[in-house]
Amino acid sequence: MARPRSSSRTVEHPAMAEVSLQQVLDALVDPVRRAVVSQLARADEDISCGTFDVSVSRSTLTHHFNVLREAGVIRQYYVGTTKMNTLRTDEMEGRFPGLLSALVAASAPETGVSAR
Amino acid sequence: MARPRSSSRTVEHPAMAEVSLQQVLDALVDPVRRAVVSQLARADEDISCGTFDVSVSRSTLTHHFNVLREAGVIRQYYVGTTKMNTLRTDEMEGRFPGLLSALVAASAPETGVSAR
DNA sequence: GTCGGCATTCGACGGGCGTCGTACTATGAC
DNA sequence: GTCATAGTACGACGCCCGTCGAATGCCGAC
Repeated sequence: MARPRSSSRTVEHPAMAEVSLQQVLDALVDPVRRAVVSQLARADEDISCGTFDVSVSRSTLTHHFNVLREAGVIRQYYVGTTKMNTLRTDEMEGRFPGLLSALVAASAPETGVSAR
Repeated sequence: MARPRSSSRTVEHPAMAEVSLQQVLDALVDPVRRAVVSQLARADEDISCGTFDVSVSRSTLTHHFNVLREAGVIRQYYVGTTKMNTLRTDEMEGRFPGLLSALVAASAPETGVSAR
């Protein structure tokens, strides 16, 4: 029991073997998307789409999430009307070892984690 | 002695501290430029501009080299009329640890190194 | 049922970048 | 000197992608 109510809409995710390096780089070259990834990497819990700190419109944000998901970078699932997001850290590590972690590490200083 | 004759034209290179992650990613997201980097990573010696195995025109190739150099990824120097290229591997490792190596490793399968 | 909030879809717009050909410069061989 | 070769500079073209607003769909609360 304790079924996670609202198994409503499901989201399609690519198998890791399917995603190409080009896709991942195309996804991570955009600063907005990299900001999303950074915030996910630093978060303790999954984050809903609407609570990200980015300066684009809702529709643009949806677009970015699609790109990230289709590149295998994030996993998404619905909880009620809100959509939650997680990094597919381990899977990415298996597919492209060291890539995502290096990128997150390199992004960290940019997002103001450095001196505080 | 044994001065490498023709210290003629010199090339400007950015200091590593100057290059941004965005620059590096912009540089490495292009498949042609990544092919250049891969070939450099696999080469035992420095390679002249004209001997790369890419399918773009000479002028386009020049453009790609400029982008890579300005992103701090490669170092260039003239030898006579030919221009040689090297990866700034160690410096990049210092600036963005693990990034370039992860990328080269991920690119390797694409460039046909896998089964031979 | 109605309402409100969260996210998506669609079409349109604009800018940036990869591409090319041509003209040009610079070096080395002769 | 002439010539050939290596690479550069410049301008033009086309396409892809990030951006937005408005309209729509979906779900939960009431």
